[in-house]
Amino acid sequence: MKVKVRIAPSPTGFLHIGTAQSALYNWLFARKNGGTFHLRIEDTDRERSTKEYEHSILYALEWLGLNWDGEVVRQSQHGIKYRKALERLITEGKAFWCNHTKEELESERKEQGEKKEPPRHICSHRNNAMHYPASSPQRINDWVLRLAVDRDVQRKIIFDDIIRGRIEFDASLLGDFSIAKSLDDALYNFAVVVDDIDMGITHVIRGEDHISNTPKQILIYEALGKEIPKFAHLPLILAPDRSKLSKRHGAVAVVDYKRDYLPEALLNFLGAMSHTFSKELLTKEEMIEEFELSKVHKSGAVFNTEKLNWFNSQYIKKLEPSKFLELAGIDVPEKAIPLITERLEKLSDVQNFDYFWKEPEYDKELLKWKEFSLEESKKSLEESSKILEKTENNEAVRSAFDELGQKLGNRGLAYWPLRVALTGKEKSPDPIDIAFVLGKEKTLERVKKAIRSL
RNA sequence: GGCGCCAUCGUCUAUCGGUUAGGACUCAUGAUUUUCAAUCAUGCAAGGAGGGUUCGACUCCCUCUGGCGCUGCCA
Repeated sequence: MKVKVRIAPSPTGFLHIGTAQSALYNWLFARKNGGTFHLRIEDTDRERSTKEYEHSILYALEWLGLNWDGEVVRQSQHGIKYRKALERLITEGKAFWCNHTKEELESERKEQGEKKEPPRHICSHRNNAMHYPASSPQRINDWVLRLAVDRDVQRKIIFDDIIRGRIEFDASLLGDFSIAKSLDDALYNFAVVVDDIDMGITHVIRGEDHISNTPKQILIYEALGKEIPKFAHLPLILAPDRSKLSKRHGAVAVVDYKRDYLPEALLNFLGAMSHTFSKELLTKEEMIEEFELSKVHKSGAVFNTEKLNWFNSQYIKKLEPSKFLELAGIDVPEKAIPLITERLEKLSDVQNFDYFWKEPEYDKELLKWKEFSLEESKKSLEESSKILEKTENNEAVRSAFDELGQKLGNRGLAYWPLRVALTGKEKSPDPIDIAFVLGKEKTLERVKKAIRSL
C-alpha cells in the first residue's frame, strides 16, 4: 500500500519547533518510501483558531522547504463527515449522550483521586440516551456525546509502535470518553480519526505526547469499523530543564528563526537531533536516503541552541556570495564576503562587520595596544600609513608589516592600531585583508583619522 | 493519585555481550612568533542504584529510583 502521512498542526499558534521536527520526519518518511505527505489544519477549536496563524504555519513550512502534497485539508470543512460518523455511532449504540454537569464530573474525578482509582467517567446515562432533547446539531447545555466503551471484558488495547515497540493499555481505564460536544462539534480524538480514515493515512507519525491518545483513537477506529494505521511516536524536544519545550522557554516559533538561521541548517539540526545519520552535515536529499523510522530515538532531546548555531555557521560558510548578501540584507564588495561568512554564526550578526559599509566609531583608548602607550600607537599608525601608501600587493604589505613589527619590537603594536583604525572593534578578521577590501583611499583616510585623534 | 514513555560525558549521540566506552557541540589549553569570533592540534568529561542470566553485561531480564508526558465538554 502506498505510504500516506500527514502533520496536523492546529492554528492556535505559530508553527512550533517540535511540530517542525515532526513535519520533517513525516516528510522524510514519505519521500523515502515514495509516499505522500499531507498538511491538515486542525481548526476544530473555533474560539482559538485564527487564519493568521494558519497562514503563518504554511509560510513556515514553505520556508523550511517541507513541501506538502495535494491541497491543504481543514477540519472546519469536514463538519458533515464528523456528523455522519457520529450519527452512525449513535444509531449503532456505540455512542450515547450524557448530561452530567462539569461539577459532577469534577467531584467524581476528585473522589477517584482520593480513592487512588484511575480517573475516568463510567457514565450512568449510557442506557437512557433517548432522553437527549433532540437531534439538533447545536449544543444543548451540558450534553456531550460519549463513546460506549466496553468495560466488562478484560481487554488490553495493544499497538506496535514502530519506534517504541509494543505498547499496551488496559481498556477499562479509559471510561466512556467524550467524542463530541454536539453533532457539529467533534472533539479532537474523534476528528483526528475520521480525518485520518478519510484521507487514507497509513502511518501516524507524531509526538510522544500523543501516546496516551492512541488507545482512545484505536477504539474509535474499531467503533467505525475501519483499519487501524501504523503508529510511530517521536520523542519530544526538551527545554534545558528537560520539560517539554514550550513558549515559556523562549523562541519556539519556527518563524522566529528566520532572521538568524538558514532553513537547511535548522532542518539538519532538527533531523540529527533525534535520528542518527552517517555524518553530521547532510542535505535533505541525503537525509531522505538514510532515514529509517525505526532508527528514530526513543528519548527526548534537549534543544541546544549552541549546536544549532554551529550547524548554521557551517551552512553560512557554504552560501553563494550573492545569496549571502541577499539573506544578510547588506551590500559589500565580493572580497569581503568570505571574511564575514567565515566567522558568522547568525545572520543578524553581520552588524558586527558594519565597518565594511560605514565609518567606524570608537573610543581612541581602544587604539592602545596592551602595555604600550597611545603615543606608540600613533607612531605605529604613521608607519602603517606610509606602507599602505606605497605598497600595492598583499604579500608586500604583509612583509612590510612584519618588518614594522620587528622595528617596533612587538608585532601586536604593528597590527592592533591598524585593526582599530579600520574597524573600530577589537575583534575582526585580519586587518590587512580588510585594508584590501576597503581599498587604498578609504584605508588611508581611516588611518589618518585615527592619527589625528591621538 | 492513575496510566504510559524514557534512562551513556554539561548537551546531541555511537556501541546490535568481550572496546583503552568512539564522535559532534560547548568549554579549557596550545599553534598560527597580530586580535578572535575563523582554522588546526590537544585535553577535560559518561553507562542512576540493587538484584539476576552469563565464562563475560553499558548492552538481556526483574525491582527500585529518577525524569518526562497524558490524565479537558483544548489540540
